[in-house]
Amino acid sequence: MDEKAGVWMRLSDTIAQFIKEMLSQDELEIELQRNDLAAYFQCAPSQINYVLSTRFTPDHGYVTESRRGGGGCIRITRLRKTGGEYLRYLLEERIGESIDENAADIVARQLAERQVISVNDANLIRTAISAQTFAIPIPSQLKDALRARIFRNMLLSIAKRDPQED
Amino acid sequence: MDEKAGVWMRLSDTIAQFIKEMLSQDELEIELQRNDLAAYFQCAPSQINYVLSTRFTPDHGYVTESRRGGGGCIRITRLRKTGGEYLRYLLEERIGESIDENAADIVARQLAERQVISVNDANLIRTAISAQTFAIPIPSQLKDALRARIFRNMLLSIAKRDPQED
DNA sequence: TCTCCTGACCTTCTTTGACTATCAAGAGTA
DNA sequence: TACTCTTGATAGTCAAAGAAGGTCAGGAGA
Repeated sequence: MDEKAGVWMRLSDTIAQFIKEMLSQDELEIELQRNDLAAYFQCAPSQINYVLSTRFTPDHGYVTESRRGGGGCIRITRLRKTGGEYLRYLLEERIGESIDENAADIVARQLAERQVISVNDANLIRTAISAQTFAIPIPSQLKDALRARIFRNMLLSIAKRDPQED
Repeated sequence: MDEKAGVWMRLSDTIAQFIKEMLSQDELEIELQRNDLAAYFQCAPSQINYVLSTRFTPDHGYVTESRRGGGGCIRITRLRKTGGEYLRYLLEERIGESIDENAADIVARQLAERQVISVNDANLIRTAISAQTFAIPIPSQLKDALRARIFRNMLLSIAKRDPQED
């Protein structure tokens, strides 16, 4: 059953493959229920979180969101392939966990110049992470960390868009 | 996460949708009886209150009034404000110097729903001010203040960009 | 060692029911 | 007639239970 190239796959790999198959048929995103999936594979619900956090991160080209409470669910979105490598480089190398105002502004401009994102989107990012926005008394270390998070998540949000809706 | 009709909605979402459909047919306001609605959906009457208080607040673009006693009823009114008016209200009053994550997210969605800004722009704002972005150890007071600054500046940036309804 | 997997405990959102507050209309009374 | 009083029909509030998903430490394997 769970075989690949003659080797037994791990449960996590089986679940990951299952999810990827659901996402592979033209679907950009799917919604599923953690408990259902866990029941289907007869594993602990937290195993699903493990799979998601190790195999469906932005670095892998996916973004996940979720809702708790009755009727809650998990949504997994596949990022557009276009610029996938570059996006990964940006997130991991350029932005990382912390970036100062100057560097961030330069990167945002470059993104627009290279037409990776639109000028409007770049300007929105620049606004969100601008010195003016951060003109509030908190340690600059925290500012840089927060700036990186904002930048990172906004880029992911853009990458997540359905190309048809551009 | 965005609601998505289709899959499987919670009772509260179904009721909310039902009410919105009643309001969408040119009606600016409707009057209904709590018990009737509860009976129609076979739920506890207080569920109606839950729906109203979580999905029909002024931030959501609605105002509700009610009368108790025999022949009592609940009146739900859809707010009407032009884009410019609404923007001014948001910048000067609603967002102000501080706004929490939940309210900010609702307001950002509302902006798109009223077509004051595009869905993409709304999503970028929502991302920038999301709980995920702010998942960093700083006092929530500071988070709310920073969130307000980001929200305000992004809105201004968008408004400056396309002066469509001024 | 590193990855996988689980279970105990936590947070968030929904649903329900018991109890409370209010109103309108009819009954009773001066 | 005018003024209570009573009663039934509504709606509101709140706390607890229910229904998801999240986190984390630690054991189990490879």
